[in-house]
Amino acid sequence: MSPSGRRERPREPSLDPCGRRSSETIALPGRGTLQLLQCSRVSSPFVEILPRMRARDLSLFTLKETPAEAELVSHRLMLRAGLIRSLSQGLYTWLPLGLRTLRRVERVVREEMDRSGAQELLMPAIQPAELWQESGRWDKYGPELLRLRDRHDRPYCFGPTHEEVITDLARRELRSYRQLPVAWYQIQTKFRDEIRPRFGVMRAREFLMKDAYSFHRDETSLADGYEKIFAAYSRIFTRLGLDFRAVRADTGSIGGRSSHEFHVLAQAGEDLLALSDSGPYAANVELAEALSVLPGRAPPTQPLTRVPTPGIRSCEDLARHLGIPLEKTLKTLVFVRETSAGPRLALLLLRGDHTLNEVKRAKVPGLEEARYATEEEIRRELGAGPGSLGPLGVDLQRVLVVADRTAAAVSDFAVGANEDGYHDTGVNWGRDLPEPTVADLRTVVDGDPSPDGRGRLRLQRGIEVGHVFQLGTQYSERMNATFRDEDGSERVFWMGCYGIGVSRIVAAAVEQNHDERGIVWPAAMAPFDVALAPVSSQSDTGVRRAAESLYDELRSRGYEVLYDDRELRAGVMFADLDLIGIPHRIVLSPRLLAADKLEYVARRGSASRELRRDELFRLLEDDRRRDPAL
RNA sequence: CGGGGCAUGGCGCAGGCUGGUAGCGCGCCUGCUUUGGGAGCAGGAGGUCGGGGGUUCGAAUCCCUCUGCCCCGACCA
Repeated sequence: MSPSGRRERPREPSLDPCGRRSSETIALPGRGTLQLLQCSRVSSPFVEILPRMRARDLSLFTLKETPAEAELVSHRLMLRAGLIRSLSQGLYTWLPLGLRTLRRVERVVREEMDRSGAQELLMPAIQPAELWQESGRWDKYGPELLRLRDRHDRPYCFGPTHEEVITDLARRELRSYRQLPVAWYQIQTKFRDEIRPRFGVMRAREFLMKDAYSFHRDETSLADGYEKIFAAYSRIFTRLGLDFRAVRADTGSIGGRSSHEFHVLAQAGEDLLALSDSGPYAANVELAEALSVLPGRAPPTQPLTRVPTPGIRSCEDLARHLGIPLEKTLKTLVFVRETSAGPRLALLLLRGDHTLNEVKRAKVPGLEEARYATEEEIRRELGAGPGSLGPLGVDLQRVLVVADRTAAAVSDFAVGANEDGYHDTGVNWGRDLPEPTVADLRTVVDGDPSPDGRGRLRLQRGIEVGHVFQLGTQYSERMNATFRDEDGSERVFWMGCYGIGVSRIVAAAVEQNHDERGIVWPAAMAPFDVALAPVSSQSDTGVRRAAESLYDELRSRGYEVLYDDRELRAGVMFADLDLIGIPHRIVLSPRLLAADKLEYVARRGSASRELRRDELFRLLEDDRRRDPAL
């Protein structure tokens, strides 16, 4: 057949465009005809409009070369496989192939949310400013909130989240404890004007999110609802085939009580997680509890000595200069806190090899609103500059001294002398200076003892794909959202909120499932289940006919099949299908056909196998049964 | 917002310092050959070199300015 005949290649008259022997055709007034198919996946007569699953009818925009803008593997592969295209900073178009995957993620999320008892609804993306002013977030949220004005000059925002709208709905519609508890969710486009969007849809400004909110009569019911959603999330990420962990999380700006994040483990992750190597403990390092790494404090053995240390500023320099281990030095960080008597300094002491955790600092009583001191403030109070600061001899009436648990357990340590160019060595708490206030101040490091006493903490990177919060009553109180309780009293709702980054999941999945040839989709979110690849189909009618018939058979067995009818060279076709990452590939060729065989190869790994038709169907069936997602 | 970089056919890049008629690979179109891992040969189309201003006989190249995008830090699904 001549290449020019490609476009108008006549279809087999006995086959419809789906490869079926016959199909029903109905006429639509003024709009041509529609072909209807019987779908045997469902037992009741079920008709569906012909889906576009032939490669020639699908906009497959694969790229041989990587666009220069993409840094991260998932971003590169999503562009190359033709899942997404960028429109502008942090804004992406989902191409037909990518949208299929996005929809499959949505489907799993919907099914599990529904199963948990939550009900789907859909709220406006644009929200009036008044609601945000009522909750107090109009001023608090900052530049991340995209603010708009309509033609009447009334202020609105494009919703980055929907606590206000849902609370407003609840206070209007929920009046009695009899209507509680209730959980509502939606899957919707959100916009957050991120400081720095990056990594494709991983951190886009516009993204697809599943957000859920629950309303309860009391704290117990809230804890109960939280558990249910937590379980639903675990099922969702399991079904999606992701390697994930739920970790304790900081409640951050949203506030509230208990909170967990769900992370997909991946090197490219932006979060650091602390996971116990032999127990259940798992937390974001932002709040992972740091125990003292020392068994106890050893008794003093050295005399307090002041030594000259010209030009020494860091603990590393100090340790090298004095020839002592870094673990025998303490660093002093100076903060300013507001007190009733005016601004006062606070010294935070950490062991030389440890770093301050700002989230923890903000939880120390008296230091919630503290800030780093300026050099001028430090000199005025301590008489020396950064590099030579320490806790010795400070006026404890004026200065608060807080030591990290480990720092408080060090003996015979070296620390700044509050005299430029000098440090003290052989310093001991209790002997040379008063015992400090002790707090958990530092960020955990790999190998720290696990806070639950079981094993050691290992640090791993994760991509946050879900977050669950027990909000409590802050929104309901601010927005006066109340119901009538059993005893006739008026009470505010106890609320929970729960998010899943639907579009981010796609990127996270690619990050976790790829090889040098392209994406290797987990079954549940693959854009197609099976790729059908006929070789030499342009010259061999038999191959084409067999492909059409197999395509038909697979579809009738409920598989979503990408039939590659592009009549490309085998190498090009295989490279494309590998890049796209469809789990199962079936090859047809004249040689195979003559032997009455098909070639099967799984995208994930193993070598190809030559099978008979019935063997192939059994293999696919077994695979489907093994995978809980399908 | 601070720091760094980039902008040249659809994609990936060279050219720029030293101004003088814009080039390579891939892709695309046509024809012939080829046909199981990104084919070969021949022919062809496609670029106001991100926008504006300036210097110059002459600017992709030098100067000014604006815009967009990417990377590194403070945010979050």
